[in-house]
Amino acid sequence: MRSNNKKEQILEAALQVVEENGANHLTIDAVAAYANFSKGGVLYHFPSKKALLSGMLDHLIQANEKRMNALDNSDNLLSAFLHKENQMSAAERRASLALLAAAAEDPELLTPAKDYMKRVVDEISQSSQKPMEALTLLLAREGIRFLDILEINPMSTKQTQEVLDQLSQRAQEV
Amino acid sequence: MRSNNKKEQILEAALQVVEENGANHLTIDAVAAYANFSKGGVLYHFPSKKALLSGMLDHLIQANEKRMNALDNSDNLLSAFLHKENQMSAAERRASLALLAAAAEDPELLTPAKDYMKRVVDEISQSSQKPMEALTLLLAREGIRFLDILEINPMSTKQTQEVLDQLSQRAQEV
DNA sequence: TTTACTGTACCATCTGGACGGTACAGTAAT
DNA sequence: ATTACTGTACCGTCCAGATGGTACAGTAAA
Repeated sequence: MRSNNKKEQILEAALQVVEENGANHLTIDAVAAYANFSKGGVLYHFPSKKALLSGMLDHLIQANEKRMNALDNSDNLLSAFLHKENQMSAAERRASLALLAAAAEDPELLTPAKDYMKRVVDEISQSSQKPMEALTLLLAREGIRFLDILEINPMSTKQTQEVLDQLSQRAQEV
Repeated sequence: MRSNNKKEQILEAALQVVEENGANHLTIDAVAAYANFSKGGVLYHFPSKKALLSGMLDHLIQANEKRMNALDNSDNLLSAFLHKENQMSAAERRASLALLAAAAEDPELLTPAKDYMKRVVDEISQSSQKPMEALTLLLAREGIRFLDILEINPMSTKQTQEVLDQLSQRAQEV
């Protein structure tokens, strides 16, 4: 579908705006400019700013859900999950900015994200013999994600990688 | 000093606005209304919106720094840190919303927060015999903090408390 | 001890720009 | 003929920041 492609272009542009200017400066005008659309064009696909933010969030959640469903079965779930996370591209990582943008506009928009988080937490803790340890590792991974989203991760790329590797390693034993 | 007190009233009101309306709706007018000030009164203390956000962030960092300096020396650092975190009041916890508000307005405002995070990470990993494990526990604690800030923590209060307890317990062995 | 002045702490009002959203006429591909 | 836009024009509202005050406490020279 052509339309789907165009929607993704718009969503991608929206993420760029948030990344470069901060969530407050996510405006329909700015998204249109970044996506090389007219304002009317953006509003054709997303009839309001909230619809756009919901779209960003949906897109993020669906990508994550798809990734979860494609996990390697031979590993334990947490281990496979962390491994897949480590392979994510920069573009996929950036998609998490949707959380920031939605939180800034209206915290209620995050309800689907909370539901998704619940599924992940439940699945991972239920799939483990040591649920608490599994949860700890998952939460550490989320901690890094949020530090990256806010651009306040004080660790070097190398140090971050070491921690990520450590998490993966420990995950094999839970 | 009277003035200091008034400034804190304004900062407290600003946090309330962010909590109730989202970071995008943090306006000087809204802060003035919540603090029972006129707009001019708020601008007298914080001459611009960015100054207000910096003030919020400074306040958060100073409170954290103060807490760090007051840690119990008999424990190991991480253990004492986590213990103190668990004792925080709701108001102290809410102060973390400054991170969200600053990130939404201008990510560069977060530089001092990143510096502070670096000090914490360095101190805690250097004080431990198992730095990687200590870092993991610290990051898990931060993960919970951010889930709470965004109001997407899917765990029940009880479950969260269990994880927090688990972190404290493990911290004693690093 | 009155008078003149200074600095602090505000308040009310205004302006200019940004932004969300609407409306609609036109275009070009399918 | 329908779908998917573009472009322009416009409206109402919100908002940061500037401006020009007021109130008042302190201070210190006359």
